[in-house]
Parts: sequence; C-alpha cells; structure tokens
Amino acid sequence: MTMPSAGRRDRKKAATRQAIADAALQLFLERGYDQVSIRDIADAADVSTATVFKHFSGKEALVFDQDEDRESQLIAAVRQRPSGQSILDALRHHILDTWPSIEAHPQAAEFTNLVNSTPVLSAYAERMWTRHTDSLGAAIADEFGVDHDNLTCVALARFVLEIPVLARGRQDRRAAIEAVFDILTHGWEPPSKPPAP
Amino acid sequence: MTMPSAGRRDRKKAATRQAIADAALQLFLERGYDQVSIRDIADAADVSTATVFKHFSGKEALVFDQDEDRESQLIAAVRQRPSGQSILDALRHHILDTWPSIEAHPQAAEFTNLVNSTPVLSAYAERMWTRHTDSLGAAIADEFGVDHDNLTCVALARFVLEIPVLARGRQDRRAAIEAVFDILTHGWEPPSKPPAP
DNA sequence: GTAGAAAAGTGCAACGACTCTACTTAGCGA
DNA sequence: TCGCTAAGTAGAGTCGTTGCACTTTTCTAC
Repeated sequence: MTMPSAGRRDRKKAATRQAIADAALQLFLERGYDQVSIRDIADAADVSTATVFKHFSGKEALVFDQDEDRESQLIAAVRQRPSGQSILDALRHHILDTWPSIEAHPQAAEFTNLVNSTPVLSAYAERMWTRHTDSLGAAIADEFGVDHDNLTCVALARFVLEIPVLARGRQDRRAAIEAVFDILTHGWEPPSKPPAP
Repeated sequence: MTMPSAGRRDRKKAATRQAIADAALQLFLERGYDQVSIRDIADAADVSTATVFKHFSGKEALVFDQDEDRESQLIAAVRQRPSGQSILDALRHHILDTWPSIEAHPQAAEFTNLVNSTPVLSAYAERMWTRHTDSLGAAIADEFGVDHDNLTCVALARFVLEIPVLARGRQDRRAAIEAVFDILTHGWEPPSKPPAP
C-alpha cells in the first residue's frame, strides 16, 4: 500500500483530521446535521473550532470525508480503457465497479438517510459528482481530438455523472445504472407499462 | 393581462420587493456578490434587514428574482402537448421557445458574468433547474401510467433539465439545445472531428 | 365611518458558520 | 543544537439568518 505517514508530524495531522471526522459523523447521526454545531464537534474532538476549518473547507465537507480522487479515477477510466472499448462502455464498467460499493457499506442506511433528510447535504452530494463535469468532458474530448468544451463531450460527461444520483436509493442499483446507460447508448424510449393491477 | 395589484397593500408590497431586488442587483454588478452585505442592500433600499428576508428566502434568491413558475410551465408543456406529439418533441419545443429569451436580455452579459464568476451563484442557478426534476419526472410518468419514480421517466426529466445549463454561454444556443436533444433521441455518438489545422 | 383583525415593516438581540490575527507548540532538517 | 516551518489555540469580529416584541398601514365587517 501507499505510505502517507512520512513522519510523526503528518501522522499526527492525519490523526487529528480523523478524530474530527469521526466526532462529526457520530454527532450528526445521533442528533441530526442541523442540531450539531461546529463548536460541538470541536469540543468532542478536543480541538479548537479554527482547527476544524484548517482541515475541512466547511461544515458539509465533514460529512463526505472520503471524496478525494474520484475525479482522477474517472479520467483514468477513460484514458486507460482497453483498446477497442468504447468510452461509454468504459464509463459504464467503471461506475458499476466503483460506485455501488460505496452505498453497500455498513452504516450506509443511516448515512444515506442523514444525507437525504438534510437538503443542504443532498445538494452538496450532487455537486460532489457534477463538479467533475468539466474535467471529465475535457478528457473525453481529448480522446477524439476536439475542443475541451465540445458540447457532445461535455453533455456526455454531465449525463454520466448524473447516473449515481439517479441510481441512489434504488432497489437494484446495478440494473438502474445499466438502464440509464442504455438510454445514453440507444436513445430514450417510453417505459414499458406494468401489468394492470 | 392579469391584475396582481388587487389593492394598495399588495402594490406597496410589490414595490418594496422590487426596490430590494433592484438595489441588490445594482450593488452586485457594481462590487461583486461577496463584496455586498445584506445590510448594504437593506440600506440602499431603505428597509430593515429583516424586511429583506421577508421577501427573499436568502441572499442568493436576490439575484434570481423572476424564477417563479418555470415548473408549472414545464409540466403544462408535457400534459397539454398537441396530440400525436412525443414528449421529447414537446419538451424540445418548450425549451427552444422559452429559454433562449432569458439570456437574450439586455444586461445579460454582465449578469451571466456575475453568476459564472461566483461559485455559490452558479450552484444556485443549477439547482433552480434541477429542483423541478421530481415534478417533471412524475408528470412524464403519469403520461405513461407508470409509477412516479419510474427510473426511465426521472432520468429523462433530469437530462432535459440539464440542457439549459449545458447550453448556457454557447454561441448558438438553439443549435446546442437541438444537439443535446438529438443525443437523448438517438443515443450518443462520438463528435465529428474538425478539419485538421 | 369606525373598530379591530391582518399584514408589512422595524429595531434589536441572538446564534452559528466562518475568517483573521497574534501567539504558542512541536516536529524536522541542517 | 538552532532555527524554520507547519499545526494548533484563543479570541475577537463579520456576515447571513432567525426570532421577538412592537408600531404602522391597509383591509374588512359592522
């Protein structure tokens, strides 16, 4: 594995960060997002409020700790796909491989519930995905040798990044992901009517 | 036309609201969003800060004054479409008819620039559109007699509502809208390479 | 008309998120 | 061992936002 703890300093820094994130998540799950202040979190982690903001850009970021390198993974999935594989297939496999496991965590039920019941967190979660639209669109455009803001490529990036949001909370997430990729591949078709009740 | 000014009270209320919105927009364009406080706006409009929040839900809402009934228009476009017209066509015509005029306003350049250069405003603008995903998805589902959270319908709603965001700032907005609707209708295809330089 | 409900607006205090500044502490490299 | 730098602290301050008690204005019903 990687060795992120080059020295005692970095290790202590990571420990503080983790202590803050842990305290925050526990308090949020206990009382709800709006009922927990930064002060509460700082006290629980035994740090000052200023330290909290040294580690996290804002209150919402405390909830989504492990966000880091989704972007680079996405772009790598496009750039380093098996030769002969289409970009749509590469993205489909990447999302099928990486994403459902995030929701399959223990504690995921409570966590998902927390996010869905707190509007500011739902909004933040959506932006976490769509934030990467530009980079992914540019990567796709590179594969075809067109401008980075090429509409076709940016549109594909944006639609693909909506898929996790669309699949969130569905019973069969994998089927949902496949279904939406089908729309993108073959065009939209009216839903099949269910058998009459 | 409609008569929204039933009495003196409503007229004065509308006037105050307008005074606040005007003062806010002018100050924002002059100094930039972050350099204007709610107190500044309240002072410029000669009201108290509490009054500002009686009329607008938050600071961001001061920028997007005329947001109101996009949702009902969208749903009407689906429900009351000419018989025989597909839902995709109805939505395409609706967006082509209603949306490009919003950006064609005088002062639109400065305004667009303000929004694009202020992250919190870009995020808010996106949410203004995608906020209606659920209602539009439900309306589409109704047309086919399927569940309101039917994935195919919700996905279509979400993709369609992304189109204005995708077309924003393009040279030829109408062509951009058509192009994205083409993706939704026939499936995604790689972009055509431009002639080599 | 006039009384009184209803609503718009005010002034103020408060809370929480976040920032800034000046200061202490602790690891690190020479 | 001696600084240098980065992590952390305390505390004051800004700003968005809300709540409360109160005044003023308009509408409505008698």
